[in-house]
Amino acid sequence: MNNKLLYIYQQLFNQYGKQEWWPADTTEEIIIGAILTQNTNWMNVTKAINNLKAKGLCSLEKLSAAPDERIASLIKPSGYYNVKANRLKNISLLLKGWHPEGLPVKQARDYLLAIKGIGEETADSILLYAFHIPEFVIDTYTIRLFKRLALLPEKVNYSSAQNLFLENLPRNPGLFNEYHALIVEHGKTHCKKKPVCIGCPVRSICSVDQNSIKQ
DNA sequence: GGCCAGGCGGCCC
DNA sequence: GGGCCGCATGGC
Repeated sequence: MNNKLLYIYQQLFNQYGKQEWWPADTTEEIIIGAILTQNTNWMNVTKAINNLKAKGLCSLEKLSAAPDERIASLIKPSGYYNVKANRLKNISLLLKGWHPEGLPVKQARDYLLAIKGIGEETADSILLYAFHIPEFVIDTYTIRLFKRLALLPEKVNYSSAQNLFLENLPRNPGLFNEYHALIVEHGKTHCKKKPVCIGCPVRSICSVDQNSIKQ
């Protein structure tokens, strides 16, 4: 199994190359982006972040002091802007100056999960990409790909999916960072909702019935 | 025009 | 603990 997960990683890496995630300038921008990208296309998130930057509001300190309506108007392109403005405000108050390095990982993760607006994926994204703590990030792309590879069952929750990776890979933040980023790239280009199997780097080990796919 | 996007909390049972 | 719903924009 260990070899299989590493084989898949190697195939994705060979195809897509180094991803250099997270696409952001600062640690706080990563945290802000992690909220804005919830169920949202990254292109729209970029627009929202650029709006915040243009007004000098792309920091937890500034966001924590800004009115919700002002934040909402700037992040509109990212969708769910009222919900996200409220989440950003709340999170900026609780996370400005927060540093989990040195804390037990579970304690750091539980602290994040107790914050309204931070679920499991967002918590793990923040731990991994903002603070280089090796928590494997599970998202819709990950579930979709590994179900198709028959490495996850039809019914699967976040923690059981995460266990597949935690139990079969060395707990290495650099590997976790790159692996998740490669899964996202693969999900955008080949393993879409409607799969594009021509040119897929893991086609030979996939359970998707190639004959049923119109190319 | 419809589908989809790097989820989450609040319900309900 | 799982299933459903509302939240919303912009690209293709």
